[in-house]
Amino acid sequence: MEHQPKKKATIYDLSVLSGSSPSTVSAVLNGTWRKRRIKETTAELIRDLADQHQYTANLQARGLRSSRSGLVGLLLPVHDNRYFSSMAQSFEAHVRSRGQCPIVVSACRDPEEERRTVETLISYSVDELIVAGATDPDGVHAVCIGSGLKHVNIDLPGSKAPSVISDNYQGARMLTEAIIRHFSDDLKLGPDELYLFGGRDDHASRERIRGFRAIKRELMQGDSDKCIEPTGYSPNMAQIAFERFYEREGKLPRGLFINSSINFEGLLRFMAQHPNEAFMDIVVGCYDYDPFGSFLPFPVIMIRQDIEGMITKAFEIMAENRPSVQTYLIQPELVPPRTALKGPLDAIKDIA
Amino acid sequence: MEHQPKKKATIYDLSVLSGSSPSTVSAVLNGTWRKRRIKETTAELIRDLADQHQYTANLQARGLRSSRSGLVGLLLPVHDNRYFSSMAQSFEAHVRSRGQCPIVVSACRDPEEERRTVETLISYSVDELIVAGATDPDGVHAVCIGSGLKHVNIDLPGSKAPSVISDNYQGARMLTEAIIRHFSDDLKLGPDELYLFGGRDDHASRERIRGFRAIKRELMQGDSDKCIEPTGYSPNMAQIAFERFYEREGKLPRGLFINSSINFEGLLRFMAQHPNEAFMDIVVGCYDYDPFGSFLPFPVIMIRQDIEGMITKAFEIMAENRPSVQTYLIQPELVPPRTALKGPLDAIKDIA
DNA sequence: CATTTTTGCACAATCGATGGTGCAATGAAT
DNA sequence: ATTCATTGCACCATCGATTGTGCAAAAATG
Repeated sequence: MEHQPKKKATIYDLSVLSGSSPSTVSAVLNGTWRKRRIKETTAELIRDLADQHQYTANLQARGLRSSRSGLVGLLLPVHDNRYFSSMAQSFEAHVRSRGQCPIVVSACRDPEEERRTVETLISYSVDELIVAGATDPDGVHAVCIGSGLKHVNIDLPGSKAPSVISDNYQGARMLTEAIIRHFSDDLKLGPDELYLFGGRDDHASRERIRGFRAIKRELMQGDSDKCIEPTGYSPNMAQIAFERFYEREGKLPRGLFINSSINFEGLLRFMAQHPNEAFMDIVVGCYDYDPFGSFLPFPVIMIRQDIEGMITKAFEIMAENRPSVQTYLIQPELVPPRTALKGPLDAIKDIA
Repeated sequence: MEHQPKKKATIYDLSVLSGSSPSTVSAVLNGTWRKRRIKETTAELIRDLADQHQYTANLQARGLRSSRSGLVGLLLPVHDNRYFSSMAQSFEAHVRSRGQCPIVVSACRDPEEERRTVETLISYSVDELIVAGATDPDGVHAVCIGSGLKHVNIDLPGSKAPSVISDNYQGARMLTEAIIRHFSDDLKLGPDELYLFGGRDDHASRERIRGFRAIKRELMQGDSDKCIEPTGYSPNMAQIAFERFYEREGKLPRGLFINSSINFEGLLRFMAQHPNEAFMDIVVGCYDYDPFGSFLPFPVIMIRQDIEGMITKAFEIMAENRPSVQTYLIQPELVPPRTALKGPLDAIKDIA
């Protein structure tokens, strides 16, 4: 399988071949040659040799010397849901358009793993980092400043670095209101028929809960802690919560605010265990959009966070030289049931 | 925001602090110190200093010297669907468990981008590479051997490197048969009511089409090219295909074999444009599993490829020193409608 | 023609870690 | 006491690129 594991050409090889010094070769190939007053013809010669020999710079060496790498990192909690995978997709497009190399890693919502992973990225002299949905953004921050790595939080805010997040309060208000209004007057939802499931004790969950409760108070004069069931971000815990509720009450609440599409998968698991009748009259509001989720057999209203907007803003902030530590809110969007939105994949040309 | 951008400690710093030589420090910190007969007490001293000063090795320097990086790459076509995001998730778990650092990048199904991206990875001395669903696996291969990078194709096979793929033929047979059998005898599906949509001219599509046709011939004595509509891997093209069909025939075929969940999103877009009646009697078989897709208002049978199995096999192959260039088939699994399978996220502990 | 300026490039240090080699000090064996 | 083996470590070249500096040759200036 390995044919010619011939070593890659280096500037030294080209230096010999061209008869000029390594530094000249280097300058020519990295674009600084005009500044160094290299003759056009010399440059041309070297460039020719370079692509004759398929020269590509050793980026580790370059990075070592210049302590920059051309890498831009995105730290995700997990890959496997449409919210974060869309984020990865948008992120890649952004980074590539700036001529850098995107690298995406996940840290499984584990604070320890988050820090370790960032340490590793730093060891590769990653130039910039977007920290998405970190469980411990400030812990990550501490690691970052230790080495002066520019970074911005996204999705979940930290208190020490600039953050770009959805307006979760507003989003939750919109979503909750939409759920309530989705019921016609004769089937009007009662305050204790509207529950929030999922999430945990993070900023996003808290804000969403706050929004949920605010609207509930405003529109239905009812609100109580028992209508809130945090389950963490796992399908399994959410499923258990639904099962418990069902056992207790003999049915699901008619109005369901689900705090993330991951938790929504818990509802799927519940559904798999129960006949359709168990949830034919429910209306679900889900924070985070999933195209397939939007077309389930009952009305599913979703919130789509403006991922593009957040990423764009994050890069703007990183471009500033002394970004202020503040949290920028990006407005999310309400998605009515049965809606197939375009996503980052649509930007990709497909050669059929 | 930047507090103490104090330089990171190096082995030289520790060398001064400890009074031993850089090489000793290096040996102690990278584990080769026993081999070098460093005294236990010296080692201890250095280790203490190291974590007092939060030393972490500069991996670019290490990589430069040793021409290995500890990085393992996964090249994806796209991030944004559950098949590939699950793959990323499994991949990360695998690589981490081996103490290396996973990095995931996508190349948008663009052969040129694929090669460029791999070039970049190589410049960082990535140790191993999994090439998933590449449009031009052999092109990538050419780049890889140029530098002796171990790599394995996954999902789509190449002719020059070992490949691990789903048994798409069998999978398509199972899926097609399941679609047909899902109709009761009185509503039996006719040969021209069963269509395949999506995919393009790649190995997976061809095999699936072959399986589809084989079963169609076997079970319904019918088969024709007009029942195959390749649309490329884009939601948009698929939608157009569905619309066209609908305009032409006044309805969708009752039996739909959809070649990828990405194409399935095209059906969602179609659905958004049409009342539910337009597809209340259809049965969809989709190659690739999406948990939400499984619960749509009509029966959706799915194929789940054994991602874990493929990744595991791929790493096994890469561990061999002279892997033979062959294609390994991994059996996929048929998923009945309304099924919520566990996925890689379930492996993640969630602190509620 | 002498001097200054500009052009074109080579030299060498450097980034941080690795690993082969060599050598002094210690302990064991004769 | 001498010889030999072992222990414990320092030295130094090296990986491939970047970059500040210096200097000869060519061109411009007077």
